[in-house]
Amino acid sequence: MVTIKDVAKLAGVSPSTASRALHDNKMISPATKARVRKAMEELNYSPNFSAQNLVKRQSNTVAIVLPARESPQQLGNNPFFMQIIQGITSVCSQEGFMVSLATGKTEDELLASVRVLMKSGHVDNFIFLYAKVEDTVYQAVRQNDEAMCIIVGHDETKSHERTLFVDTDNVKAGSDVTQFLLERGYRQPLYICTDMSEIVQESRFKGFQKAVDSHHISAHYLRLTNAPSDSRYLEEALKRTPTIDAFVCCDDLTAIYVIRLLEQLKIEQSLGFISFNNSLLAELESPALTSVEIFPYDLGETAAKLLFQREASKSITKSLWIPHRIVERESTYRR
Amino acid sequence: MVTIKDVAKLAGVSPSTASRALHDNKMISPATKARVRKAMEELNYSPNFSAQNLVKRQSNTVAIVLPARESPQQLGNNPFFMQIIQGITSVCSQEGFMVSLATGKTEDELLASVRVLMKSGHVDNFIFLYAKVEDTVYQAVRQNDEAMCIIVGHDETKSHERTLFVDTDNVKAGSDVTQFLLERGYRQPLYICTDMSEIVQESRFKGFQKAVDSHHISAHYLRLTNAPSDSRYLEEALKRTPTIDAFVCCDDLTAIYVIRLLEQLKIEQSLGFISFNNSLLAELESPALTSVEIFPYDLGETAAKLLFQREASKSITKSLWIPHRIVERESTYRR
DNA sequence: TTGTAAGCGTTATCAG
DNA sequence: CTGATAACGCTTACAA
Repeated sequence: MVTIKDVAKLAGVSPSTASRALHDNKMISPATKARVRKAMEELNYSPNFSAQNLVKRQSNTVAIVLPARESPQQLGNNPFFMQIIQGITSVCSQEGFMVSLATGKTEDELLASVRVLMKSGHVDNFIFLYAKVEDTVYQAVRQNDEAMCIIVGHDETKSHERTLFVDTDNVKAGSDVTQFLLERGYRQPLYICTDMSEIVQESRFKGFQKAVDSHHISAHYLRLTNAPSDSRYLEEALKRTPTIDAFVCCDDLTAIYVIRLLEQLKIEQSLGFISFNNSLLAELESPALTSVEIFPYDLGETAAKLLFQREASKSITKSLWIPHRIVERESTYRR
Repeated sequence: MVTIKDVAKLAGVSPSTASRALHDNKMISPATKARVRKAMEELNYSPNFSAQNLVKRQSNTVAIVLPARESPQQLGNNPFFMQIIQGITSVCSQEGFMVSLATGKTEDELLASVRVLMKSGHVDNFIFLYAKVEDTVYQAVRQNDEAMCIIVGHDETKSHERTLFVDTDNVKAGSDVTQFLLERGYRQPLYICTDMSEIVQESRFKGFQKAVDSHHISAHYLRLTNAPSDSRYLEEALKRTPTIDAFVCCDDLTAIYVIRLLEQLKIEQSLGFISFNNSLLAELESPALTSVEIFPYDLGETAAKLLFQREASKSITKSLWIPHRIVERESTYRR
């Protein structure tokens, strides 16, 4: 192991000078700096992470908090998480930060995992990959007033000086897709959700309402619970409002589910489908689904950048929206 | 921040004794140990990770190396990775290890990311989530003879004292699914792959061959490249061997692709499908696909355990197989 | 069984 | 601009 002392010796300076060269300190002559830098090259030196962290009393580590495996969020969106993580990792490794992970089967396990990180690791940067009201994990982290939290998602109830949000503008997305359908000639869309208590689904519905309102169309929604009765509810909804000719589904998975239900019900008429997340599922379904790309990689990158940017400029951006884009496919080719 | 000195003071002992109590050192009386432990509780003490790592000259960190985003592996199997990662994280956090991540768009970027970890972080445990021959990243890690490498996958060319493998027994899986088809009454299966240079696909084909051989049936395979010509090749293959009544596809994604091609070709006869990975895709396709569950979470857990177990028992397991299971669905309900 | 003291690699303070 | 020195929190000979 080559230390800063070795570098100093080779360059003929003291360790403190070597350290200054390492950190581009202004109080150092260009000449010696160059000399030290060359020595570092030659010895292939790199500073010891633990030693730095010890003396600076910080961890240079950010923990990514994944939703508990048991939570409903986990289900469809897996690839999604992977991409967010990659976005985060990419900017963190540029900044010389380590990325750590916290997971758990239950919320309790997750909490334990986070506690370990907070204690022994002095991790004081957290990026939550979910937003949940009354989240004990978030509350535990927030006990530490120093900790910086970025939440990928949105939640009005979590206001704190050192908590920021990055998210898709789901209200706008909901409005955009509805607008899109109406422009394509569809007349009466129906919003399909699985759980309105999820902020994402609720926001998308709000957007749906807004768009539909502005066209003086009434806003209907149907909640599907993955129970056998779903089929009947869907049938009834279609009977009740026979003008329904398109669906706005809260995510790709749900859209596919509706398509299967319609197959079961032998409803053959061509209805429009639009959904969210633009996962592989959407592309592969037949008919391929028009879906909203939400750029999870960007979401991750931006979340991580927020962590560092905070130092640079004191801009107090509490919430950042990542733009989305509708990817048009067969399911909205009006026949 | 509460340090070991605070604990020592409260317990009325020296820091070294406190340290001994922390580590269950045998050279300490039960009485004092208890006293120290109580002090730790009271102060809610937890050791400083950086300080420990500094003095012990190790990192207590394992890095998960994801495949480069550009590589073909990334494509279908996303959810899969997430689950492996969760398995790894779960055992690592139990062991007090930190989990770090290395990613990159290209292999070069990934290499850079890994280099950073190796240098400043002294990470000396790596879990690769892919196996690739002539992998510059693996080679870079192997420069360090101390580093422990676990590879989730299989690769004969990477023999090293401190490199171990965890994988599904893909040859057996290939054989099992083929056997399964034949038992269901299918007569002539065709193996579909996308790239035989991928070890996974090749192994599965080997198993396919084995099973088919033992029934005195000839082994055919077809390679699809996601090009427009695929459709023609498939048609020709079916013409050439009109007895083909089932497909063994190298993964769920490929199976779905074949189904779409057949739809295009207007081939309506009911053919059998079996594929691998049992991703959400398999469950949602219509007809739902019979697929091989490979238990990615277990794969991850086992990979991580191998890292620690090595200390405990000196068993020189170079390769570990995680059992798989066929999940039967509509696509193999012989009509 | 316990305490003392040195040192892990780095940085910050202060004196030159 | 540069160098000595003292920390950071912890472990581990070595002494008692």
